[in-house]
Amino acid sequence: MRLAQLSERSGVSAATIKYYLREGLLPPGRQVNATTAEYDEEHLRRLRLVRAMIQVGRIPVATVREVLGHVDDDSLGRTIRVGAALWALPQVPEPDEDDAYVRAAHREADALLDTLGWENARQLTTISPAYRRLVVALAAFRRLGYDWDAELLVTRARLMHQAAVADLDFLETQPSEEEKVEAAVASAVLVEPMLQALHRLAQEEESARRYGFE
Amino acid sequence: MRLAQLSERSGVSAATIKYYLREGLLPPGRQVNATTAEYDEEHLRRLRLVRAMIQVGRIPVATVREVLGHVDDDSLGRTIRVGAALWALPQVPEPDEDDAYVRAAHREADALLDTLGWENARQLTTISPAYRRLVVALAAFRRLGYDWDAELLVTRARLMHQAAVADLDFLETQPSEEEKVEAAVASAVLVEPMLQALHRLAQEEESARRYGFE
DNA sequence: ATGTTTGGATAGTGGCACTTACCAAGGAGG
DNA sequence: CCTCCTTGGTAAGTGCCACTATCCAAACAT
Repeated sequence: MRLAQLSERSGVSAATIKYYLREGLLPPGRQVNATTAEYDEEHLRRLRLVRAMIQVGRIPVATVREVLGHVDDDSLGRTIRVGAALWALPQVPEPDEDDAYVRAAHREADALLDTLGWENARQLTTISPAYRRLVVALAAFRRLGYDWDAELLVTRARLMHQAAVADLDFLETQPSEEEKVEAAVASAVLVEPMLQALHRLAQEEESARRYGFE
Repeated sequence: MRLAQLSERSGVSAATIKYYLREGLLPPGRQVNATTAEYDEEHLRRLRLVRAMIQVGRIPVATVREVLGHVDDDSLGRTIRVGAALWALPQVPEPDEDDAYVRAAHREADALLDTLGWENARQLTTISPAYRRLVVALAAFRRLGYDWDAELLVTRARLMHQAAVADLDFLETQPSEEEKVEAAVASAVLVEPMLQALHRLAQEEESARRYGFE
């Protein structure tokens, strides 16, 4: 398959594919001669993953490169590879540790993990980007003056844990190691927008049930 | 309060506040004379909301302006205002209706809503941005070649519905109409990153439980 | 032999979220 | 009164990012 065909089958413009090649998001094709390169189904698959990450997941190009680097690093075991890939994903503004709201959010998040008995996550609080993202969101909420009891947070966390269990069960159904790693990335990138859409739809549904359309 | 103090109390640079004023994200202060304006607590509150939307929620400035326009439009009833504000939020790439994956995703999404009995949401499929977001994510998944049974989707939707019920219950606790509308926006913008962080943390926890840290 | 297609390199584009530099009008101190 | 600093407002500039347009020479197609 030549670049033009890759473009046609993926719906991505040739110029953009060249850009991705340059940026290292796609491995180079098999060079036939100075002006021709051959691409295969694997390239098409990778290109679709890249597009999904960038367009649906809104991941910056530099981050996509980093994530794919981990995905392809077969010197590592699967768990590590998945972990490394997922940890490269989040686009987290660093919480400002001097801010009182941020410090309070840290305490709240730690208490939450203790209540849930998430002992593994508890050990990751200094390094996990997801933990930092949680802290940033909690701090922003408090800064706006909203208050709620801890139970609300626990309930939501339990819901998300159920979702995570379903995700990992789904991962297990993937046949090969390669595919498991890739599916983990696709899950993180695509399941989250999906959950968000379902959440928003559910709000619309529930809101209409309670208050009608008016 | 003068602009400099507003800047100090919010942690937002004076130049950025001037930018927000220019862009209409903040109402102008009470003009004292040609070179002095007075701002109040309401401005500070609004500024914090704007910051949360932009930094935590990653909402583009133009969208924030539109959302706040709906929030402040007191010619409308609450439900409508909330709806309008939330519908302005999502940054959805329009699904390409000519794409076979997109059409299949439409069918899948419709079937899901039928199964769930979300009759209100079912009526909104032509207009709801959340529905379109769901379709885009489903199509991307299928395009990557992943398959799952419909039950998985239903389970996730039920989880998000529970979360949505909790959200609306929380909204009810807000004392005034004004605050309910604002809280709805803050919820949409901040709860979703929070859920996402909890989801990722839950995945890390569950993954460590199953496979250890290695 | 000639026109077209190829992949690759370079530079440019448009959008966005700020930031910088500047300005005239006020007010404060002498 | 005069000088000097501060104020809010405006216009232009910055840096980043995801492309995209333009060239180019080598290779194929006829």
